[in-house]
Amino acid sequence: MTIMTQNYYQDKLCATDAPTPRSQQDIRARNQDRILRAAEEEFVLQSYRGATMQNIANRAGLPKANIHYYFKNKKNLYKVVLRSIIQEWNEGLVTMTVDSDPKQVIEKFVRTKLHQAFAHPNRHKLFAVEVIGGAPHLHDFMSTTMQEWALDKVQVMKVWHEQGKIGISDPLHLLILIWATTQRYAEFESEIVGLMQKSAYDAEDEARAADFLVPFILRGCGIE
Amino acid sequence: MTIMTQNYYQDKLCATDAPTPRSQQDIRARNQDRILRAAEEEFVLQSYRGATMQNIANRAGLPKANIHYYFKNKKNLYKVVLRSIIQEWNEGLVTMTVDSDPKQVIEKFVRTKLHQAFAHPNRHKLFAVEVIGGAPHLHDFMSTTMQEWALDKVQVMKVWHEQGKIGISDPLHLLILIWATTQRYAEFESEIVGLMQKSAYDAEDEARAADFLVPFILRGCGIE
DNA sequence: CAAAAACCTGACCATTTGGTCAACTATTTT
DNA sequence: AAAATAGTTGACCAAATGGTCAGGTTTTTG
Repeated sequence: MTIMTQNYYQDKLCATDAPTPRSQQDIRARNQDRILRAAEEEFVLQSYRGATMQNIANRAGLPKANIHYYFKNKKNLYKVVLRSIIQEWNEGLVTMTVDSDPKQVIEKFVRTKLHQAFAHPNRHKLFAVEVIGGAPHLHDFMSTTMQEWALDKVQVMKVWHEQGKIGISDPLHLLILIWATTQRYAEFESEIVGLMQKSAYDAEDEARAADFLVPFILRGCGIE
Repeated sequence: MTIMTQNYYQDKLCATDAPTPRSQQDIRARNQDRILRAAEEEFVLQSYRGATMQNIANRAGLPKANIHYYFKNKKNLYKVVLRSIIQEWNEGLVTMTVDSDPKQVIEKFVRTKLHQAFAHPNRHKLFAVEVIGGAPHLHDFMSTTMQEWALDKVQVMKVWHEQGKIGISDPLHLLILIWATTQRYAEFESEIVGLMQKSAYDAEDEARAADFLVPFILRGCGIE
């Protein structure tokens, strides 16, 4: 009977990662990834102040001192996590010009956001908690990148309206509505899953949400 | 030159309350109210673990030990705050039966929820943070009262659909959408206010949101 | 294969924070 | 007016927590 050496990696709460690392580079990449995933979960569940370095360490299956070895301190770790959120946001940008076809653009926008919501619910939850708390760590991003993008799209949609392509005269509210309805599936996962009387989303829930949302929003916009 | 006695009440961050209390009953009511409002703010801004009893005390303009005099401990204080949220939720219930007029009911529902969102944004923020974090303190409410109400309304709306009164075959998603779009104005206040390029909502913003949302949702439902 | 560099971690510390308490003042009751 | 009850509060404590560090092991480099 083989006696297994006690090691941290048995009790880690996070999922899959590469088999066994060879080089130090691999170790570094693997551990940082583990820590970031653990931190994402912990920060969502407990929010910044409630999350403890010890809990993150346990989740990652590493001793606490090791977390500090890779990430200077708690604040820094949090910043890195937030950065991955902003990056995903940037990847979800849809090109939208005066000459685009509103129906196509809006549909693609909704589907993209919805897909992101189902793919990375934790990131959306974390983002939401930040904004709800006044976005203290996201202030820069919110008042520059995000705002410029949004106001530009609002301008485009205003032109669409003047051209009679959409029935929305106040497109900022449309933008807010699309964000609200798509991100909701991530943010309120626990509530929605409960209402659906299951314990987690299944593979078809994203499609079902899209099948409801896309036509609903297009009708709301007076398209079709 | 008059020398003013130093007192706590000068630096409190919370707003108005009755002039000066006379009886002990008044004192009790006034202090509890102060503390609850301070707690609501602090819990929203910092979330449960981040909020400190000391900060709540400062906000309320009372010494920390006084908070413990009125509320056993932090957890208890939090529960009381949550209770006020649930109470408001219950007040927003709309009667909706198979024989109701969908247009009227949906419009009233949207307007009520929207009004609550603009009237008590902090409560909605706190509720949202709770749900995002998995609703650990609201589990009972979510899986009983809330769920029963929601599933009942879903049934009603399914009948409406069969009767051809609305074009929505999956009403749970409609419910999610209405909650998402109305509550959003409270939860994401800081973001939306920024996008509107002002520092706070003005008196007409609720009406503007309603003017956008109500027709949009009715069109989405295929009504009119 | 030896030196250097990178990685690992138990033990420790300073600070923060929820909570207590005893002594005090103000109000209400008898 | 005195006894009882309610409200007030500074000072204190134990536990939790972010962060450090010295001495260790493993991997890479020359």
